This record gives sequence, C-alpha cells and structure tokens, in this order.
Amino acid sequence: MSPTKEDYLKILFELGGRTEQVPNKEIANRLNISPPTVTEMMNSLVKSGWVAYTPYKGSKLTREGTEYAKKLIRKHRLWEVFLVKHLGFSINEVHTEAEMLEHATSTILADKLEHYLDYPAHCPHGGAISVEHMDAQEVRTLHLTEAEIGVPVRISRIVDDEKLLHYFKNHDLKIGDPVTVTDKDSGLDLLTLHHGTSNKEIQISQTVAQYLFVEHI
Amino acid sequence: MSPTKEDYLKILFELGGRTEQVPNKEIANRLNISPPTVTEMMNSLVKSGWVAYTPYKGSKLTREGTEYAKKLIRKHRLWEVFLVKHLGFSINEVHTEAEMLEHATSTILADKLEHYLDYPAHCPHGGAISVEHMDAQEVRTLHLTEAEIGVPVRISRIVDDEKLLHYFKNHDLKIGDPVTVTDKDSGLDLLTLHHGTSNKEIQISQTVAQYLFVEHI
DNA sequence: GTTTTTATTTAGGTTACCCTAAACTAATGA
DNA sequence: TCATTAGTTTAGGGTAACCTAAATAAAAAC
Ligand SMILES: [Mn+2]
Ligand SMILES: [Mn+2]
Ligand SMILES: [Mn+2]
Ligand SMILES: [Mn+2]
Repeated sequence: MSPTKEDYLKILFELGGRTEQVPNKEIANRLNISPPTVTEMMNSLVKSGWVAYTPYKGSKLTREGTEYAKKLIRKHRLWEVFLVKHLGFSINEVHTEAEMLEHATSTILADKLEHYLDYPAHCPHGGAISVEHMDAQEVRTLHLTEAEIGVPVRISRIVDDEKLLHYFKNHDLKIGDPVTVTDKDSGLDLLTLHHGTSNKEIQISQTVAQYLFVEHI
Repeated sequence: MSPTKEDYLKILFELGGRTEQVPNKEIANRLNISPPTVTEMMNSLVKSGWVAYTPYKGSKLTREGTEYAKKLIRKHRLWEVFLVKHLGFSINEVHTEAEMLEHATSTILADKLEHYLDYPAHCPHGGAISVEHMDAQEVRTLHLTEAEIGVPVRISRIVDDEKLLHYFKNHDLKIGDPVTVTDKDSGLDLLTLHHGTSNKEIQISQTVAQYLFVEHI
C-alpha cells in the first residue's frame, strides 16, 4: 500500500465511509484532487478489496478497508501524542507531521511507541487511539450541531485540521470544556452556546460546529 | 524531493560520491535496480542540481547534493537513537525503520527530536549525527582493512546493513572494542585480529572487514 | 415532465520510477 | 593491435497517480 492509497482509505473513514456511501466529490474536495482521479482510484481500491464502489453513488469501506483505516489512524494519533507530550509541538502543528509519519510506521513500531507512551486513550484532539475504542467513541459522541438546546455537554473531540483548530482556538474552545447550546439559527448559519468555565456566550458558525464533537456530561 | 530520490543521494554519499565519481553499477547494486534506471535518475538529479554526472564515468554529489545527503543521514541516525534508547529496538532492527522515517521528517521535527534525545553524538552503529561532525569522522576513521598490522585500534563504526550487523555480532565484534590486526591474507580474503577485551583471536573476511571502521587509540 | 444544473465517468495525456533487450563504449588481455 | 568482455546507454514499454476536456448520468428546478 502506497501512502497515497492509505490516505484515501483514511479520508473515506473520516467521511463516514464505514457506514455510508461517500460521493466522489467529497473525497476530491478533501484531498484536493480532481474527480476523475477519485473514480480511477476507487476502481483500483475495489480491485484490492478495500472498498465497495457503486458508480454514480459513492464508495464504502469493506471490513478490511475499515480495519486498515483504523490502524492507520491509530498510528497517526500515537505520533501526535509523542510530538505534543515529548517533543513540545503545539496541538495545531502536529497534524502535518503525523500525516507523513503514519505512512512510515510498521506495526511493531506502533506497538512499541504505544507502550512507550503508556497507552494513551486519546490524541491531542480527543480522538480515540485504540482500534477497539474508535467505534465506541463514534457511538457516544455527537456533532455539536446535533446537541439539543439547553442540554449541557462536554467538548470531547476536535477534527484535526489546521484552519479549524485555529478557528476554535480563536473562539476559546478546547477539549474538555463544558458547553450548552442556547440557540441554533440555520438561516444565519449561527450556533450560540454558553461556555461553562468562562461563563461567557460564544457564537460560532454552524458549518464549523459540525467539526466539534461533544458528549453528554 | 521524493523518498526515492533522497535515497539515491544518500547511497551516493555512502559510496564516496562527495569526493569521487561513483559508477552506475555500484548504485544499481546497492539499490537493487537496473543500470538503465540509474542512468535515467542521474540525468534527472543533474537537472535539479544535486549531482554532477559524466557519462560512462560516474556521478559525484554537488555541494548542494552533499548537504542534502548529510541532512538526511542525520535524520536517519536520530531516529535510530530514539528507536534503540527509548523504544527498546535492537541495533539490528532499527535500520529498516529509520530508512522509512527519515523521509517523513521535517527539519523542525529533526531539531526537536535531537533536543529531546539530548544531542547524541553517534547513532547506535557509531555514525556521527551532527552534520559538522560527519566530515571529521570521515577523516579520522579508517576501514579495518586499512589498519596496519600490529597497531592497536578501536572499532568506532559499523555500516548499518542487516546482514553485516549479524555477521559482526556472530563474530563478537561491536562498537568500542579494541582490536589489533595481526594478519592480512588477500588470497584467502582473510583478516586475522586480536580482540583486546576477550583476548581471543578472530578471523573475518576482508571483504566484510571493509565495512568496519576503526580509529587509532 | 421537460429542462437545466451538478456530479460522474470516459477519453486522452503527463511525469516519476521502474523494467528488458539491444546497441554501443571502454577496459582487458591475447 | 584486435578481440573479447564488462559496463553503460538507448530504445521501447509498463504502472501509479495525477491532470483537462468532453460525454453522460442523475438530481434539481421549472
Ligand atoms: Mn497521510
Ligand atoms: Mn489527532
Ligand atoms: Mn530511506
Ligand atoms: Mn546507523
């Protein structure tokens, strides 16, 4: 498996490809490549058994594809922990580094690294590290946009994208913070929430709020 | 620069390409690729300024090529130190892992890793890590085959190749050991040496002894 | 229920990195 | 010096991973 193909599987996983069919365009957007390239690659991934692809509908990961993606994400997150905890990188910097290291990591290396890090449960962005816990986290957490108004929740995960991380930092939102959604305005694409620790009112875009995951307290 | 091209530069460096012209065949042998592929790649490396190539004669690294190779080797060796000292890999295992990690390492990452490791002077195989010390080590050390008979020397570096490391381990030779060459037989390709610590006599092949570096005590 | 728009695929093309077979150059040695 | 051999290059070809332009299918709008 080439780094390129590994990244396709990972993106597919992140876009919900283990349960739903992901349209080509979403993959193309995420990876900044042209749609025909995605079609071509999906056919190739089908041939090697990682993906089930229905023309004009989209792609789903096979069981093998899902397993592969999870293992890759585990490596990615282990490196992130190492980079932040031991090398002193900031949370916003680690994604790019881990994006490369993940492809250069054997299973043995990942195992030894995990042992060395003392089996951390989450990456700096709140993502579950162990392959077994990834599904559980998926079930337990919900997008901030899905949280009911008035029900207190806790921020548990932030999708690790450079721009998003900056946006959330600028709005003083971080993992562990207790928040309560007080208003959702779809027309203005605005989500208003009450921030538990600072006791302040924060307004963020609903589009961006999709990438903030919370769980019930 | 692709991992492939980076490895070409590194091999060129290891084969003496910063001072002498390295013939295509040697590169082809080392990388297990066909000679025509090497010709093609050398032309490409010339175009980007890393290599000076004389058809039918061989390739030399330019100043820029040499610098690039050294930086890559530094990354390789830093990872080796990390893998052995912190993750508990054996000296024989680390080369393959580092061979991949080196290409996934930004300068910032290398710098932070070096700091974290507390600026080690050598990799587990005795190779100098700092770019400044690489040249000095090159000047100071000599191939075991070049050591004069009767003059005591110390093993300071072993070329990190899986098979070679096994060979040396099987013959109870490791970095730091004081040895004295007692006989060299070119016909039989044999080199006899007296091992200072164990007080035993050891016989190894001269071909292989080329990959053992020593310095005067 | 057409028409228009959007998404996807097909067709054809490029570059990087690999190959084998054949031609050629350079070194060796009779 | 001329023939053999070893090393290198040229010629031609393949796959992976990208692209644009054009054709086609599906969804949305009228
Ligand atoms: Mn990646
Ligand atoms: Mn993360
Ligand atoms: Mn390498
Ligand atoms: Mn080494």
